[in-house]
Amino acid sequence: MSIADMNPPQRAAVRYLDGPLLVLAGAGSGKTRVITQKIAYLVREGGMSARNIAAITFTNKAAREMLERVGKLLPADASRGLTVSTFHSLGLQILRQEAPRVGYKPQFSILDSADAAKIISDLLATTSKDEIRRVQSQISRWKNDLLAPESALVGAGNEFERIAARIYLNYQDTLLAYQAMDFDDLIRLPVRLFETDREALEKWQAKLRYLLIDEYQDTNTCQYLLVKLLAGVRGMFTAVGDDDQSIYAWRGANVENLAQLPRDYPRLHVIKLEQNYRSTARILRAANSVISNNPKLFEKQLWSELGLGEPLRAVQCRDDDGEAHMVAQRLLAHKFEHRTDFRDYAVLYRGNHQARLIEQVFREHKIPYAISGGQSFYDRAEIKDVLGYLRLIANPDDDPAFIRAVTTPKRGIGNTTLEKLGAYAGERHVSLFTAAREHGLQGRIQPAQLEPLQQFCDYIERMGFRAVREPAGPLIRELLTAIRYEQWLYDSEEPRPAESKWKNVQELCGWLERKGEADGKNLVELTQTIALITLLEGREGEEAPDAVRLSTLHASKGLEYPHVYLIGCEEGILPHQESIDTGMVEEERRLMYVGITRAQRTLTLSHCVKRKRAGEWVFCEPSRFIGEINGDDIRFFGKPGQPQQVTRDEGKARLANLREMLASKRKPAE
DNA sequence: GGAACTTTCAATTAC
DNA sequence: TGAAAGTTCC
Repeated sequence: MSIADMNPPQRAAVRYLDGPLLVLAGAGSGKTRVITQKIAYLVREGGMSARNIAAITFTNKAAREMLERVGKLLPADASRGLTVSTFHSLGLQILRQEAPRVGYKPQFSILDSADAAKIISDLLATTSKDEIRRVQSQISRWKNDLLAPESALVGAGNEFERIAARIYLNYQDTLLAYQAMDFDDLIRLPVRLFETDREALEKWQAKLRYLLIDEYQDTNTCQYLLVKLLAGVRGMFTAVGDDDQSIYAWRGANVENLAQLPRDYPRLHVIKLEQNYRSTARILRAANSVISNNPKLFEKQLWSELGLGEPLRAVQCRDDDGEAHMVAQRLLAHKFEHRTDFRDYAVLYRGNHQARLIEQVFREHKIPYAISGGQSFYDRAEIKDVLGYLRLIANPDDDPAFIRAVTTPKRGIGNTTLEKLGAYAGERHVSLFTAAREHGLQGRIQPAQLEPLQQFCDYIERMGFRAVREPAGPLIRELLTAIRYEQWLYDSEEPRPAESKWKNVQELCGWLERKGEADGKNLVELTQTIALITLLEGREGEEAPDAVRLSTLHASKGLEYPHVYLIGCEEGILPHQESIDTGMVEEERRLMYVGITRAQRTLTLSHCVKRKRAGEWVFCEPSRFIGEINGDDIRFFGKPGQPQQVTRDEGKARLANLREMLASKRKPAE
């Protein structure tokens, strides 16, 4: 695929270098192609060095895919130094060099949302998950609007905001004491730096001379400002977006940023991409008819030349278990009939928990699957254990990491000792690690606890010294041996979970080792990077295994699959109850739109009559979005009078039947 | 101090 | 239904 093979607007978007450019790109209209081609064009025709170009995406997955595609267009030496990353990784890249200018040391830690929630819950002195979440998202909103704690306190309009603002103040102090940043800081701090430090701004403007921003409709105020600051008055950038696919308002994303762009850059050139290369006309029509229920920001009409295609299917299932079996059964039948690969299928859903039943049923029937999105890998205790050590080695002031590492594996230091240490550290205004090394501690902690504590600190300190000098891989393996982690796993667990946990740890080690070698990064840098990654990627260039993709709707954005099952199309799930209650149905509709437009050839929507929720049966209504699809383009299964409703037992029986047929390679008797 | 037991409560979405 | 927090016991 070269520029000559592109359609006229795509080509125009690639070649336009006269100033700021906005590309309004409908779903499947080849926007990734435009970005990758444009990078190659900038280098080949624009006389620009790859190290002066930055492409910004929203997920690591998208970044990786983009880098791979650029690699096919440009020789390795021409693409060297190219920045392709998420906003957060770009912020990290900037802060690694500029940390001292914003009050941090270069080895700062990055806290994930769970760590941040823990700090907030300690400050709030509450256990209510809901309360913690509300405060956490309020703080995040303030940060994204670049509001300092003091200003938040002054501007607080009600009791909740006053409480949240006070927590915000303490929270920031705590982060600074830990020398830790949260995700929002990774973008907020560079913006604050660039707003106040002319020299730093000019340095980075000189480095990043051309910016390409993907999924522009999902930028929040802070990200918008970062782009604006880096682009400067020259405004050399290409922003690509689709207002109909804006699904991150809850994270502060502001579709208005799309509308704001022409105001900020009067010279802005706008190009629309309206030809869809992905889906059949029926799928596209369904998507258009759903989204037409939303008000429009920009007028555009998507069309496709890929033929009418099959009607969509809406399947009613007896319950969530039946739904999982229905998907498995239909998928296997379809695969058998059409001789497709497992990788041609995706199951999409609103919430991560919905994947659980699908996983269970797929495992039962030996359907290979791969889950993308979600944070399950990092939620695992064994991964957090190891990362705790790595974070502490990189940054001894990281108290949460200290607590995790010093108590795992158990070394005779428990809550009582930690409380004493914490009290002492509080009096002295130092981190737990520093406190543990001070002589003043001797009278307050028993020698039996003091001794292992100091041994632990000595060890961490020695490793910290080596972490910036030696390759990461061998160092981590040495660490695991030293703390006898494998043995500890087997001592405290049944053999089976212990084995799988150790396997996960090995996987993490392997990833760190490969990444360290490939990018020449030391342990400190790797530890910072890993906080931003949701799933371990396989080896570079290695082919992905043939598996059905399981993904949330959010994580599926930008991806496409020949055959898609969109499960849980019910009121309360899609649209989500919270969104219905808070008048955010339009965003849910866009989410539905994103889901529909992932499909290339067939799309199956399912909903249940009832489902189990926290152990209780709940009755469900089909989603209003199913009703918004043209009747001509959709077939219903399992509605009263039609015999297609799949129950658990029927589903199981059909599956058994199918497996038999597959095994014996007979043709299905339907 | 730490393992083993009992009770409680909760499930948007993600860098 | 299942994980996380609280409680008891050695």
